Amino acid sequence: MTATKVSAGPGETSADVREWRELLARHADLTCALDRALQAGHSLGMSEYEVLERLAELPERSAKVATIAKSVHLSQSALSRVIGRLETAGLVERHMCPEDRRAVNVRLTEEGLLRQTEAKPTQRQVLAERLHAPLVKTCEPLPSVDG
Amino acid sequence: MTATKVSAGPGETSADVREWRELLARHADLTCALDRALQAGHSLGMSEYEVLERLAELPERSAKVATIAKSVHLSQSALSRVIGRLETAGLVERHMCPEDRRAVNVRLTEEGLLRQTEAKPTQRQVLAERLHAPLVKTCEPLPSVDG
DNA sequence: GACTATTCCATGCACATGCATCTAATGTCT
DNA sequence: AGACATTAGATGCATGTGCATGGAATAGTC
Repeated sequence: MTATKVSAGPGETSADVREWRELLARHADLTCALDRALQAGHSLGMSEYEVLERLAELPERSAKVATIAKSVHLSQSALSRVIGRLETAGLVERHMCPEDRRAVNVRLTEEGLLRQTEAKPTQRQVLAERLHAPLVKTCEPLPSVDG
Repeated sequence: MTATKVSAGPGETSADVREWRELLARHADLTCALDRALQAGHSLGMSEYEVLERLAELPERSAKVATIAKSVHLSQSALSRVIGRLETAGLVERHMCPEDRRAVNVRLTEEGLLRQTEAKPTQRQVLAERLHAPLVKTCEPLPSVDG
């Protein structure tokens, strides 16, 4: 029944909380760095890159929106808009799905594949540099020095 | 020079990328669950709770905005607004700092402390349940089945 | 003391996201 | 076939966030 020690002593921080804060810090650091690097170097947001990458991994370079949604951490509406932006930028194309005319197939264009290929090393570099680097922001409690 | 193997073979996903996707998935899951639980049970967003918690950890229950900023992953402007919301809700008070009149001291009110104390078990519970639970969203590549 | 640079916080603005909702297409009954 | 439920995806709206900026107080320089 997953019996877990829930409370730590007063003043202490539980192991869960420490781990959670570390996760938050790592995520913030990487998200920020990745977004900046991708934006500066390739005019892509993190979400945009994420979608391009998933499509690029497929041999056919196309998938239904609902399928992409399963691997990306975005709401359905947000994903719809990301695809909209990518389409406007000419990186993907939307095509009606013949066998289910409600569904939409999203296909990577040549330019989209190119962009993703260009951006990939940038992403890998940031990951290699920061994924295991020591965290800057302290996960420890605040110092008691302010009034 | 941190010489790192940057590329994996074609079709493979590098260890860094796998780890990064897992981090993303874990973060999304926890963020979503925590936000819902805190909102539903205590009318608090995650950022709001985070600030309350940091203040509650201090014996004096007050700190300068700049100090809080060091431990919370928000831009300075976002933090300012979070504090604004908390103040409106009566959970913290803003006071001018006597020795540096640019700075603002944020102090937890009694009600603020109460709310944090009430919300804490909720947060711990979610962490205990999901921090190490198996991930639902697959981090694996998309299936090649769509047209 | 006057002047500039810096720091602290708040705010206007743009934008990405989630929720609720809408339309269209499909599936499921009888 | 007709009626209802379900699913796919787009969009209006509210909100939270970051960037750039502004105003005030402090620190540093001459």
